[in-house]
Amino acid sequence: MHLEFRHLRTIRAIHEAGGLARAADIMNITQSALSHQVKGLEDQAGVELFVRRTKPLRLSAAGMRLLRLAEKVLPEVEALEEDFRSLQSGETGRLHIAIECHACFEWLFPVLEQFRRAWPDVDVDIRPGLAFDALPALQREDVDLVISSDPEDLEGVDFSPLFDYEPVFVASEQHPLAQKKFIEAEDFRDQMLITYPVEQSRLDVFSQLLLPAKVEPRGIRQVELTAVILLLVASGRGVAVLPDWVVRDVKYQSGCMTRPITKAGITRRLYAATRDSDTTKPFMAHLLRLARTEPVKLQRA
Amino acid sequence: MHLEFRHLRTIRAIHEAGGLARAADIMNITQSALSHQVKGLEDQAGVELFVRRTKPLRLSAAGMRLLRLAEKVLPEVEALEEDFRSLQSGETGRLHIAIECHACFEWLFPVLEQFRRAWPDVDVDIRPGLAFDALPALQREDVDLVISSDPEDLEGVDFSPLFDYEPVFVASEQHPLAQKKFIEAEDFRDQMLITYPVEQSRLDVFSQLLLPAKVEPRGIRQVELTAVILLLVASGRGVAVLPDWVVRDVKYQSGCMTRPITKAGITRRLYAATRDSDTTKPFMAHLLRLARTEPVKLQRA
DNA sequence: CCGTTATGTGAAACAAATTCATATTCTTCA
DNA sequence: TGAAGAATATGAATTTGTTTCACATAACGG
Repeated sequence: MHLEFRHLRTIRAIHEAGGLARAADIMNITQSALSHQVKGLEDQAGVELFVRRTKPLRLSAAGMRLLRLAEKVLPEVEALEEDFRSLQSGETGRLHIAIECHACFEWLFPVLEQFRRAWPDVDVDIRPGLAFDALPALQREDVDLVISSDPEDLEGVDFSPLFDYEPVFVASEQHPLAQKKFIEAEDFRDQMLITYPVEQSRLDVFSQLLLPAKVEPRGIRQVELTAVILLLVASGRGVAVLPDWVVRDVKYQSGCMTRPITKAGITRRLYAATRDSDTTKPFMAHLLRLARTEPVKLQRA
Repeated sequence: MHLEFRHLRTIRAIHEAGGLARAADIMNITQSALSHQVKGLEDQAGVELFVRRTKPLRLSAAGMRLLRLAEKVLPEVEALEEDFRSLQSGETGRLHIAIECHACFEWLFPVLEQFRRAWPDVDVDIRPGLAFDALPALQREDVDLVISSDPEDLEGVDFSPLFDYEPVFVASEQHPLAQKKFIEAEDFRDQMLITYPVEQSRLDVFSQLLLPAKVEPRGIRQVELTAVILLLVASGRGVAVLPDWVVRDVKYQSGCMTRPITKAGITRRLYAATRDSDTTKPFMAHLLRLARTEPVKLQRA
């Protein structure tokens, strides 16, 4: 029966205005157009929408039914249009994040907490299960932000540097390697290494140290949570390599000691990858700024 | 931004079909039309609805928002269309009733009870406050059925005869007039007459007897409920004239006696007034049939 | 009963959606 | 990597539908 929004607006206007002529005025079209419209709709629907016996045209029972639909549906549409408007102006949006590095939760949560206060209408979420191929997911718009320390030159993707960190060796205070001033690849040969459960290429120990040196540790144990890793390390069940920001946090340090990796230490840089169409959006720019500055503050605290 | 139902259907189809080409097939239009449509909508709304990076076109965040609107709104519209269809075929409709005669409730309720079982989707109601000018209300479509005993020749209104009844005189068994075989106008001169609270022209006693004979009773007392009238009559506080179907009902008769009015008795006919456009609707025809036959059965019971 | 006000109607003007034909882009498979 | 094929995009023509214009018709108040 080819109902259109136009018809809903018309019904509502006629009802509110109490007559064709006035409704036409409100809608900025001629009274004739409305007459044609109503007639067309009545023909198609096969029901009388108005009582024509009376002069100031009133809604019939069927007309009332239609009016009820109009009053339910039109506000929904107006809400959507409002949403789209604010989406255009960048007050609103989606911020689904994929993290390649588990330890990032430590600084990301406080950052997001602060972000949410500033942009309550942005849909923030952390998507699990995208540790690998996070960048394709970014291109596919499955996520909107990827935290990574391996920038690539990808079409349509910007990598914004966030901050530098140092992967450090962590072991129990009683551990023999506590004697050394710094740790080298060879030192891992006899160790049980505790890591996050992701592929080796995503782990700084491997990509920066063990793989180039072709050293394999005695064993590898994969553990999900940072706190658990530190617990195991403190009780001498293994050693780990974690970003400095994790181990600097006092509450985890009891029973552990840290050493630089190689004499000079390793410095790594964290990046935020975003689609270039998003990078300049106000809320995204704000998040990037927070992610650059807040973690540094946290470390000092 | 000129959103139309077409667009909602399109979004839904594309989502379901998982691509333009297939969606176009479902909707029986060309793929080109859909492409134009989507583009037009995106231009107007100023947001990207689809992720074009990937080949089998997927909905973007904004597209999902629109899809959610579509999935909320379209079923509502389809429900309305279904309503209108059944309204056309006459399975559904409105039956708002105005009664000119108070006593009619006695037989009308049982009739409506039966009717509702047969036509559960018809919106049945009895509109109060229309005792007078019920017929204009019928023409104005404020009500759909008027019960009346005074047919008029009105444009667009049908009067269907229902059944005959006899207004009878009711008084206490101890009342002096109980001596008479029948009651005449003059007999009312010394009586307190109890009536329903409506204008005299709508009361059979007046229209059929007292007004023509120019007799006024000693006093008039207006009472709303039939049961109360009979109570007052039985206790000798006055006399009344009621349709035979009311007083034949055994449970009210204790302490009352009835006499015909005039030697021959008066016979009146009840009519159902309906708009001619409604008269032939299945549910209306059914109600009229019930109203013709059921009250007669009730009296015999 | 007549002027006023409100609604209905047909033809023309206008606007918009769809189609047709074809181009472009992406994917797949050799 | 290059070619075939699939999916989407685009421009111009066509068709469809909506609106306007001008006028007819109907109801209402005095």
